[in-house]
Amino acid sequence: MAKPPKENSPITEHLTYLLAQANREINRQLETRLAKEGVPVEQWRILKVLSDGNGHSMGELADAVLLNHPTLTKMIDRMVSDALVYRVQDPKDRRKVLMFVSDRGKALCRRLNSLAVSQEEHIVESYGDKSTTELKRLLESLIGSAN
Amino acid sequence: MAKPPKENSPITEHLTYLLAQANREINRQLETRLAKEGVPVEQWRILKVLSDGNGHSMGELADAVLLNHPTLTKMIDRMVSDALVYRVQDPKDRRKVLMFVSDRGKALCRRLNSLAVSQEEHIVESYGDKSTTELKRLLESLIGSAN
DNA sequence: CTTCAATTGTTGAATATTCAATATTTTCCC
DNA sequence: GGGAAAATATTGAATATTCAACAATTGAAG
Repeated sequence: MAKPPKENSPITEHLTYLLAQANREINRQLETRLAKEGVPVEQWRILKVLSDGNGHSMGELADAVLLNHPTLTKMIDRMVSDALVYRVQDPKDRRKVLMFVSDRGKALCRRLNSLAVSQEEHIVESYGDKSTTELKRLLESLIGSAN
Repeated sequence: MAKPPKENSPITEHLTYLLAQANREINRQLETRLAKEGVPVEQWRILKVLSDGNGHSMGELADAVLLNHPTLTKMIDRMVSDALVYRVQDPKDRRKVLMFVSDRGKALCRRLNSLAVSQEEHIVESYGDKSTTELKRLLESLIGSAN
């Protein structure tokens, strides 16, 4: 049983392809659900990370929500306009900006969390409890080993 | 052991997030390797799908390589300019366009395959043979259950 | 047969992302 | 302390992606 694909194997046997496909599929599902609130997936991630109440710098946040710095800056601009989050200059290090959620953002985040959890319940239902847990474990481990 | 995350769980416990993170990571690695040939990951996918020698319509291809139709059209335009692929009108159904790889495209595809396989070998090395196989199996199953 | 709906692919405008350059502040080192 | 290098965030131009509209062809219904 050969583990890595051969050079002429179909693309569907490559890990990178399977990850892309699964990610695309699941992300689409979530996107569809969050559309009810008119919010892209990335904004849910941002709100969720910020809802620990602590201020997060743009760099931290970019890493956490899987966005490049300039992309994040522009998305935050929109969210500030929508009064979902706000910027505060970090007093300890004035190069940094600390991001916080507003009350409006918190309320929205709660509604989004509910939609996201319901999606995941739906996945667990059709995909199975055991598989989901195991898949998560393997993904975490892959992410850990990829550094 | 609760399977779906609670509404206040950290985002890192969501399947959708783990998939996005893993995909981003692995895709970056591959991107870096393919940069040696100056080719984006999507073009490798296209070349690989087309290298079965059969003509593929744009719709088929878009599904197979995980791209939207207009995005694919424009990427194919570039690849045609680079003489990697070419279009043929489908004689059976003149709405369709059949895509084929050129010899130049085939040669490039071979070099890209080698880079991709070497990446996957590297993953198997650090992540483990068993884990890789199992992860692939679970991803396939997830994709299958998501329809 | 003919008309109307559905399928397929492309285009152009609007939007979003990325890359390189910039400004600001901090850190380091002499 | 003073000046060079590093870290942080933003900006603007270049690039890429997406959405909606379109053109062409086929299928289907009457």
